[in-house]
Amino acid sequence: MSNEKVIQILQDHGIKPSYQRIKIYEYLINEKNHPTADMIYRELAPGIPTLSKTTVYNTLKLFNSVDVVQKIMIEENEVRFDADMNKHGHFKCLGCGDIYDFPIKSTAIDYGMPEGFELKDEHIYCTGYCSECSSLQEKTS
Amino acid sequence: MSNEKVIQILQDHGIKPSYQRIKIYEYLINEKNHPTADMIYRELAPGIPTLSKTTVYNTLKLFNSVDVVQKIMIEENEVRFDADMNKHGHFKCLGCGDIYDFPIKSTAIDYGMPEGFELKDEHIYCTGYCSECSSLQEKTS
DNA sequence: GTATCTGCAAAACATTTGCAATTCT
DNA sequence: AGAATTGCAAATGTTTTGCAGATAC
Repeated sequence: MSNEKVIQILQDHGIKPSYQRIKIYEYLINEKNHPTADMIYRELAPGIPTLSKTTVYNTLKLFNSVDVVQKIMIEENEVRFDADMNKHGHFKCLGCGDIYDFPIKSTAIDYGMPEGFELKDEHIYCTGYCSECSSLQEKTS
Repeated sequence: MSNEKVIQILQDHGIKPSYQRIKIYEYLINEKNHPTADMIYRELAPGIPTLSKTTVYNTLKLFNSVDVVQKIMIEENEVRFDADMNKHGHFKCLGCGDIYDFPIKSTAIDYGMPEGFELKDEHIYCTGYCSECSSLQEKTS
């Protein structure tokens, strides 16, 4: 995604596009690797020598508060971030640790939510083994 | 649930039914309130003066490792526990903070998982407002 | 009597906070 | 200059670890 488009998206959500914010959003939208705050920091810090982890945390919190990124809480003690706000599920491979997106057929879910409940947010999380790690497992067992 | 049945369940999963383990499992299965480790500790400590938080953590980890309890990671920085291992979703009310179970119609979900992926675990988490908190909101707005 | 379980204290780790320095307009 | 943003250092809160004492069979 181009620099201009990133700036546009941030401004559309009322966020001033500072250098750090642009870089962090660019990273999320281009890499699509569902990083933790720490992973973002480690990736960007070499290119932005003054970058601090606090800024990464501040920025992610800001992004999340205006719904330009979502939090993925698929494993305890690590929050991951995703700039793809379209409806999809997340699968974490217990082998390689990667997180994969998967489609959710929109009509296919019926929550059976009780009367009067107001739904705000929904997440579908799965764990298991991706096709690569799955075949590795077979060989060793 | 009776003390005998609790002991039976723990033994069926290869867990020695110590006094602390029985109390913790009893609490989870009878209260069904999806507590954090800290909530369990605070509830049980008065009745078990020597109980330590370490034991609560150890016990929950043991229970989870043999699938007698599941972890609920619906909000960052708090893991909750549920002794109900039947398939169901979890809804956290952003007003009162309570977690509600809801049914998942079993045929209603189609993950569209890629070829060769091995599914181990799946969770559906929702947030929003329960009927009580939802009507309170309307009044104040 | 030996293996297991428990619990204290300290450590580890991710995230937040207070505040001063920097940047932007 | 004035307001917002950044970043350092310290604090916070939860979970883990090391190890010694207690317990169970």
